[in-house]
Amino acid sequence: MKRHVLIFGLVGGLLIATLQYTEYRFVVIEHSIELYGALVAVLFAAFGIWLGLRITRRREIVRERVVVREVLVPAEAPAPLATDTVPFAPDRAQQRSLGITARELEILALVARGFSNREIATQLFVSENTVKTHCARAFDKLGAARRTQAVLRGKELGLLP
Amino acid sequence: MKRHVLIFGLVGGLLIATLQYTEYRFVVIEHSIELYGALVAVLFAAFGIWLGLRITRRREIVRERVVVREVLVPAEAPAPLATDTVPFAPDRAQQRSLGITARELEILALVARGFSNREIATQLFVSENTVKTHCARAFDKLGAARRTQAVLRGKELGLLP
DNA sequence: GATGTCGTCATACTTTCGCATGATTTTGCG
DNA sequence: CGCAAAATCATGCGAAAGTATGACGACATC
Repeated sequence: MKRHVLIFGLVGGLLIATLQYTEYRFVVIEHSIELYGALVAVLFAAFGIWLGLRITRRREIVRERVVVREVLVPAEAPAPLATDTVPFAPDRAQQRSLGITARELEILALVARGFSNREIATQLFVSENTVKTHCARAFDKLGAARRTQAVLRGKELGLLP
Repeated sequence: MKRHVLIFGLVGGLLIATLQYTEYRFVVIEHSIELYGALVAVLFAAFGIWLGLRITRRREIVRERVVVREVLVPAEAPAPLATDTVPFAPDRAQQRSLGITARELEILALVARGFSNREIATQLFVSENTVKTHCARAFDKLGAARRTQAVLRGKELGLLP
């Protein structure tokens, strides 16, 4: 896809150069500048459309995907839900390396569970501003700009279940 | 879609007319004809690309046949990482039962990936308002009041990875 | 006792979200 | 073709969320 852009640039440059070179020969002599502009416009518009088609071409295929949903039927002992039952332990090492405090993580967990700042504040008996502060610090440490992003990062890093 | 072509033509004509009108004023006076050509070229290329992307927006119709295959599991090898390797297929049944459209789910997935409405709008070549509308409908169908909640519900219901 | 971290809170402001509502367009389908 | 479902977009508004900055007390530690 990057190649297309490159080609685009190259051909564009070539075209301009060519036109620039030849304009004094026969283009401008016979016709006016508007024809020249229109020519360039049409060519580039067509090229742009072609480019747009090209880089998004393969997507409108009507695919028929066969999804094999394998239903696990336990033979005798279930026991694979152990990991689900476990209370989940956040990656403390990761947490420490990012400098995320316990409180921040606590609030982050509540954010991840879909609570609003106000709801979190009520649950923890603190002011909404405090929640915002913790959030802001946590977001900063996680390199997130939004709570959804922060939650995503938190899960990726093993900080959240 | 026909309107786009019309707009294209109109704006193109206008642009050319404008340039044609103003060229003798300040464009050509200061700069040469190649700058004029380059300007037209860039503008039209951008417009063309936009148009190309716009009218060939991914229309991914996925018809999938769900084959439920019961597999006997030896009761100790749970193999839970299979779900991570699989490209992930949202629970279409769940989606249908909730009346969530493909577009809504698509946007929901981007929300889950931490993008803002504006970013999503840019990615999908639609207006921010449209994204908001899709979001609102999806949230409503999911019974969520916030995007974090919606993401949570979506994952619970097998709609999101 | 100075230093540093953490938690708490506030104020002021900007940006983003979400809701309601209505309108137009596009599209899939019988 | 015509209809219904989707998708698109707009506007206006209030509520959240997020940013920046400063402050203050508790507590641990050196």
